Amino acid sequence: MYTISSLQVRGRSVNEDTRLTQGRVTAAMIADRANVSRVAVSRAFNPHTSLKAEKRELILRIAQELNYTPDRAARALVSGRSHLVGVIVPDVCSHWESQEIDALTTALQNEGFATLLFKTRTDFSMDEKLLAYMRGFNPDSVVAFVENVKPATLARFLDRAVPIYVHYPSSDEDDQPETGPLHDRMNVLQRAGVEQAVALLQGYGARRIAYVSGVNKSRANTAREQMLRLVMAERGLPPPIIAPSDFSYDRAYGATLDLFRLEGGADAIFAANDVGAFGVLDALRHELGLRVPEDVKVVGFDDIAQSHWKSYNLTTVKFDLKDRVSALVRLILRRLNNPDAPALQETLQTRLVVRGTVG
Amino acid sequence: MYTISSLQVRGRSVNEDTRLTQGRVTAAMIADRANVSRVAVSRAFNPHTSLKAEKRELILRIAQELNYTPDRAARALVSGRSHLVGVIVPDVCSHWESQEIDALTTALQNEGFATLLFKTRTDFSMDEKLLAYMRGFNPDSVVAFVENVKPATLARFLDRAVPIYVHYPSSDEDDQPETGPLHDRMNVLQRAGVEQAVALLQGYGARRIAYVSGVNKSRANTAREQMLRLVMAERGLPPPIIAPSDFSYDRAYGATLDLFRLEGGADAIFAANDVGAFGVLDALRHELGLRVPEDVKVVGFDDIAQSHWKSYNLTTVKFDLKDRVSALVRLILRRLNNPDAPALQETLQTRLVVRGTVG
DNA sequence: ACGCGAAGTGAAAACGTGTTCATTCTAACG
DNA sequence: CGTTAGAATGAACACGTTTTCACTTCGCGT
Repeated sequence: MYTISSLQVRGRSVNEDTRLTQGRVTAAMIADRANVSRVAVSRAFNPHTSLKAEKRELILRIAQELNYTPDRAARALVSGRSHLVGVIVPDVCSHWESQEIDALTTALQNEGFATLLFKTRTDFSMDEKLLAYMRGFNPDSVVAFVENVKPATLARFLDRAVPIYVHYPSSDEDDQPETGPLHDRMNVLQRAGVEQAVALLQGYGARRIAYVSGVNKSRANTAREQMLRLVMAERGLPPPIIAPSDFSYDRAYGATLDLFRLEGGADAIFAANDVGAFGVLDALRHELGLRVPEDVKVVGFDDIAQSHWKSYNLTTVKFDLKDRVSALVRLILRRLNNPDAPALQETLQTRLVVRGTVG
Repeated sequence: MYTISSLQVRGRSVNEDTRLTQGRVTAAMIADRANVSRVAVSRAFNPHTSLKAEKRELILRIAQELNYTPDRAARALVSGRSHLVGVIVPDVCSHWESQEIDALTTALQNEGFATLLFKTRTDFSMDEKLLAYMRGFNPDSVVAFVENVKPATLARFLDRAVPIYVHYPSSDEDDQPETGPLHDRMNVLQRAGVEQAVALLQGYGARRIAYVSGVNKSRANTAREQMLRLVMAERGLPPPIIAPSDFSYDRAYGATLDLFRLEGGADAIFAANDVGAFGVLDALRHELGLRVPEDVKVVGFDDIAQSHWKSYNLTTVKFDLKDRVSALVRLILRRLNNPDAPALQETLQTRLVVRGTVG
């Protein structure tokens, strides 16, 4: 129900209660108390404006006493900058995403921005209604964790906002996806980590390797599967057995049961993400009665905080979260400070973290 | 670095780039295309205003074609309503909190609001700088997951916003905390769940019961510890052994080691939250070589999604998340629609969910 | 045909801020 | 002392919307 009509204010009309605009401390009040013009107050809060230093200090001091800060709504109206960054997620609870939101919020907060959170459907689709709804809040930039929306669609709905696009090249050559000419991009290079993982598994003699997938057609899933397929082919291994899943614990659990009961099992299992790997591990150990790593080896993707918990102790392909978030914030700020710069790129590497589920 | 001066815009001055205010679709354009006045467009988006039905439809149709939605900043400026709800958390990744944020965001989105996320320090302190920073964004309401801030402080910094206060009565009589006269409140009644848990443990013969705590002096932790102490006393059990922790997996893990290596162990362990219980379980099983539930029984608090995962399969005191979030949203909306109503209350019950870590 | 309350309409003011532009002040230099 | 470039200043306008208020139109009963 985020149709246009839901922008309508429920119940009584908006300004019926006049107390709302009553208690506000405005720049004019500060100006009075400091015996300066209202413009001076504005300048005191904006650097790179000429204002006598002592005057600026006086104003800031009085402002602090009166708990005054410039109204963001008014500021946004005239400047066209809301200092809000929209974040779209299918599921805040997903461990990787919640950790990324956490770090992103901290970083943005340090730069004078705030995180505006929106939820879309968990099937990774992002409908235009949500985009229109979000646009109503005028975010300066948008980070979409939902990956099957075309950059062009994003751009059409976010006239002023700067979308940041996360790209997973499926092979090293695939460096020019359909992002259009002017989209900032973060490239997540997965080859290194996947190669290390496959080499390790092969070293332990694994040949039948399965892939418990993520949400079908999501970019992260497709890229991981293709990279795995590529690396395995290069090393002379048969193609991976695909066990369809959706990044969730429960479906990965079920997919693992099917894999062993209907498909003949595997020597090793790649899960599309760590949470899925937990489901795989629990299915193997607690329902199929198999030992890890003795009978089956398991590798995940992400290296979320839970992966070092003793019950799982997962070997996994690590995406450095801090690197990723600081790259994102760098992209956002550079674009906001320089709207006409050519498309920017950041690149993120991966590597294998070896724990107890292999060898 | 969210001091007042951080409200200053970094780098170049705000409106240097004039393209920013260029591409906007305004009410005036819609008015032109529809051959009506600009006021009519405004009315079309506000119910309970008189406007001929066919005119309203025409305007909404054209607006949809042009992807127009009323500018929230302008709307906020005049109405004093931002349609933003501030949410303060120490850690987005905490499972319980991320699940609550997720549900809250969905509910608010359905009501035409959006979630504005802020992070505070993980020691549960909430400093005034953060409050001032958040207030700059003019949230209509604030949900603070951080619990050791006095409602009076919250109110002082949020002149227009409506704070929602979450209260954990430590006993059934403690019904009037220091929330001041005019604060909406959600009471979380923990007695029922704790009584069921203690009865169950006692039924299995447990006498030495330990409590692996949450963050010291946080309200949730204090309330849980006191309720446990009360119920155990009523049932003739010795007071719980306190193992100091902070809601985290790692500290709960360490606290459990200390409990058994230095303090003589226990028959059963209450953890202040589910994540802590996971740490307890892993320490018992993977480092101390004890069996659960045969040697030690474990109970958690919250019933987060991970608690049914096979590796933990935790018996826990459940707070119904959907009930909790809909109560929160109910409080927020009722207060916003009726600012002068007397203090509102919602009450939340708990109950025990029995799984594999007891009996 | 008349009267009258209700519904519909648009001009103008308001919300709180940032920016432009013309003017005044300051300081450094010849 | 006179000149001048640059800093400092404030009046007026702009941002896009909602609300007020005075005005017009509509519908209906007599």
